[in-house]
Amino acid sequence: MAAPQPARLTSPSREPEAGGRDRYFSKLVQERPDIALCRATTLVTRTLDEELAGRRLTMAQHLVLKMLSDVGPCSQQELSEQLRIDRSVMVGCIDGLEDSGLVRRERHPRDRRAYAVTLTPEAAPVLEEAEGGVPHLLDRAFGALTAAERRTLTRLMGKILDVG
Amino acid sequence: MAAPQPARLTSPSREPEAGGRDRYFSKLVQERPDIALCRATTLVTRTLDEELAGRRLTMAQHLVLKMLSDVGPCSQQELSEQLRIDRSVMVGCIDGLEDSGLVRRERHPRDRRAYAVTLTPEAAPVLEEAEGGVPHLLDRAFGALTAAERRTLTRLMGKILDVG
DNA sequence: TATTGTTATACTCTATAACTATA
DNA sequence: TATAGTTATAGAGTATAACAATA
Repeated sequence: MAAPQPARLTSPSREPEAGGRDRYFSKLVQERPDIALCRATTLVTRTLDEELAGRRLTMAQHLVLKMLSDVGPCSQQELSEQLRIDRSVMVGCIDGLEDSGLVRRERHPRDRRAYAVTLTPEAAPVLEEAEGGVPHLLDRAFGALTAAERRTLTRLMGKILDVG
Repeated sequence: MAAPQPARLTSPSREPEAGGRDRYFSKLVQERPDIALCRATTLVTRTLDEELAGRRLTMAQHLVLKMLSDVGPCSQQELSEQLRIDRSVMVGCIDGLEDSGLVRRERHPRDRRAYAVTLTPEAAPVLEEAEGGVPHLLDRAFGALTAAERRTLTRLMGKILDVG
């Protein structure tokens, strides 16, 4: 049986849409890497949001715990700079972690303007759980890419971000 | 003279930060392609916004004109689907183009629910100007990548988007 | 004078629901 | 009943400015 086709505004065309009005997106992303990048990120972000929905930490909170675990106590300013999260957003992020008992805002010993955001003992298992979920999250978001392609993607993004 | 260093919360460390509290972002994007992708897109989007600031068309309006020019009159629904722009956003996009006299909302001959969004003669030079700016725009956004790397990026984004 | 944390505001994107007119 | 266009609203993310405490 014929699949229900949406009405077409131009020639019904004998061939199966050989100009590609119904595949125009494909053409677009092949000639505009900027559009392709933005649309792909929208898709990846949606997958991430779904994946994080049932978990205890937001992505930002996860990254904060990870950085504190990796480098030790930090000021909110340092966390903001390195994680590329605005300091006005970082406030609420740390609020949530403090309410959950995962970090404490201690005073910086030599600069009383800044906090020394510090992990509590309760943070370790929560961070471990979040880290354990990362591979599955990446598999959902980048399932279409091989391991080598993911490494290539990482390298290209690194160049755009001017790191490494 | 010594550059003014921000106060550090942990060991002043003899080596130049060999754990990398000041380069943590670099470490992060190398192990998290999802974060790298999102941060790179933020950067690219900022460049695009700056580039488009002084121009007559928004990115969405540019893409609409381009698609109409490539495939002929379309319904707003078709434009929304192929350009991945929500139909509620497409309304204002077409409004702007109509106010500028670049498109007309004609009635679809066989479906009076839909419009046949149609280019006016005034559209051609405006589209041509916008298209002419694309290479420069891409050079600014992806200046860190070689031509081959841009093609690779396009291919990877295509796989994520499941096109091509 | 500059910086840290904080609050407030604004603007864009995205998502959703509802409504109308048509089919 | 389903779809096309429209409007309104709500939520994230980002950007900005201002303020108090401190340097």
